Amino acid sequence: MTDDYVEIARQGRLASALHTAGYKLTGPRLAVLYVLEMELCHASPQEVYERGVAIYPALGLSTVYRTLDILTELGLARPAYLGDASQRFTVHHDQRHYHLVCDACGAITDVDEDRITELACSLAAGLGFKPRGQYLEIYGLCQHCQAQPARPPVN
Amino acid sequence: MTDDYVEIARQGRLASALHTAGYKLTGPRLAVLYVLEMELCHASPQEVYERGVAIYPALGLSTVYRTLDILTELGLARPAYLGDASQRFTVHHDQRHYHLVCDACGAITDVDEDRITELACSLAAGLGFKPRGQYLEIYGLCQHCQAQPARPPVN
DNA sequence: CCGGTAATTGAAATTCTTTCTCAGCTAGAA
DNA sequence: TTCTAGCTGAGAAAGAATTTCAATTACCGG
Repeated sequence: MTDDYVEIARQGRLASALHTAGYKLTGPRLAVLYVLEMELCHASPQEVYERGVAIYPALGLSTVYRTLDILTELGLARPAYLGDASQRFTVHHDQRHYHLVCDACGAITDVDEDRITELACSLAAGLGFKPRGQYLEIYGLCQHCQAQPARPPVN
Repeated sequence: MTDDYVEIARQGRLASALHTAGYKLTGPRLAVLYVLEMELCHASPQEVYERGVAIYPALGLSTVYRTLDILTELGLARPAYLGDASQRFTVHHDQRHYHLVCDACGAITDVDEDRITELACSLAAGLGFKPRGQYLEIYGLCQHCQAQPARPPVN
């Protein structure tokens, strides 16, 4: 495990946005961005921290929270409750976050659908609301868990 | 302030659902349901508690959490992050929760739009997903805050 | 390439939120 | 009215998030 993550993260979309906004690209910060971009799109701060420590051992939990806050402020992440048991989760994407969340196994599937975006925007416009982003979550049963009546599969 | 809340809450949609599911309709529980139904559609447990105590002084915070859990389990409420500063919030409605959330003042506007429901359902169906409910949040600036460049209005 | 400085850092303390425990109480069926 | 499973509040405990602070560091300008 070398320091490749620095170069990889530095070239990423998130790092670029932070830099543009005037934030410094430090080692710990890049480790967090690397985790979010390459490993975990949807994760709790704790999970991000655990993965981050594997990359940058001195990483502190505070830095994870701080970085997630910055990303949220820049509109690159957002807090959400995904599924039942999960605590505070954060996700990232452009300005659209569309998810299918399985009630049984907790699996999260990303969906990208322009029609929803259009519909939501026209809806907001009709009410004089200026949208910055949007979040759609459909919860229910994934294909796997519909077949399997009792026990959840993986997670 | 009499005990009218008992009769009012007892006749509500939430109380009826709890009763059908076999839960007892107790004083503390009805106070929470009253608050949720008549006063606060979108609220943190703490806020529900504060209002609830005004109605039923002996109310405990545990009961608020427990009642919100039951409502969530029955699909009548759901946890969500609404806006920036807010902590864990819960909302209630049938199975559809569509919100416009203002980034500046935190105002939450409910939206009811069949087209979104249809679109989301057809989307899910195409992926073999069986939807139980859905949640859409559009965040941005409300009409008021677009005009007012600096300071948020009420809250 | 180097120095200065304001931003950033991790650890620890703190605060806030949520869950658990338990002995007493109560709604509602019989 | 009686009985009992379910419900209660208080306090303790666990868990999550934020704050503080002295030490460190990215990176701009020279």
